[in-house]
Amino acid sequence: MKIATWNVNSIRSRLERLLALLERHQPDVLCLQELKATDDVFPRDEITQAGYYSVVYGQKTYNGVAILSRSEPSDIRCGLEDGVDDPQARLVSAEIDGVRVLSAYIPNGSSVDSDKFAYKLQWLSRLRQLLDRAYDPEKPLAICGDFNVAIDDLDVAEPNKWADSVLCVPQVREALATVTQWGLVDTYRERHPEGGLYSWWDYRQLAFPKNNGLRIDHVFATAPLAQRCVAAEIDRDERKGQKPSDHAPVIVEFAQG
DNA sequence: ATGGTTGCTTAGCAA
Repeated sequence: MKIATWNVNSIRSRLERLLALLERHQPDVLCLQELKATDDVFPRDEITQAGYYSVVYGQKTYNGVAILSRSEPSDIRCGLEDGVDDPQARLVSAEIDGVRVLSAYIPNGSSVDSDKFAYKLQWLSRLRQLLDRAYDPEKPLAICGDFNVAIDDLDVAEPNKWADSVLCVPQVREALATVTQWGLVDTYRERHPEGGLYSWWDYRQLAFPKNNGLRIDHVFATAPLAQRCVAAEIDRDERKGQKPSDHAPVIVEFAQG
């Protein structure tokens, strides 16, 4: 079972690349973030023709998440399900082939002294509470997406430049650690302990050609699923060429359970 | 120290 995640930065501007990616990698599941589109303009027909079901939790202009899958998804859930009045579409999940799959777009946080940063920390805390409340770390579960957190300095090309940023400050690393301590394995890191490979490069300042990147897109799995992990890669080439997303996809393969 | 880029929406925000 191949599970991939990709922040597309607008599903409509990335449709051609998305269809090519499905063809190239043939994932069983693809989690998407930053659709920047409502459900009614989501390109469902093209994706159906490519052989995938679509679970969509869209939003106008900002955010929006989805899960594409070859098998039919069931028990679809949207949001953090905690009764908080939160209009931001940042989490969707479904049961697929016996695995609970979550597609997550963690808030960026803007700057450390902003309200948005407080929301980011709160969001991660609410995510941990959702896991405690609704799921079991002893069962197969994958939470995939743009976490907007570089787990440690191995995930940062230029750690000194990024140390005080919302992607790296100790507060966000600790907030993410609180989530993973629920019982999640960083599947990519398990297979690439040396680090030095990234999933996001800013559009500005020639960040990609200079490889000034960070690994902020992750596939976390509970132990029973992580034990089955046989490969994990970042498709860095997807960041090349005309009109790329600023993120590259992460693709993780699991042996049959 | 600022500005650099992209996308949505159409001047300004978010990333």
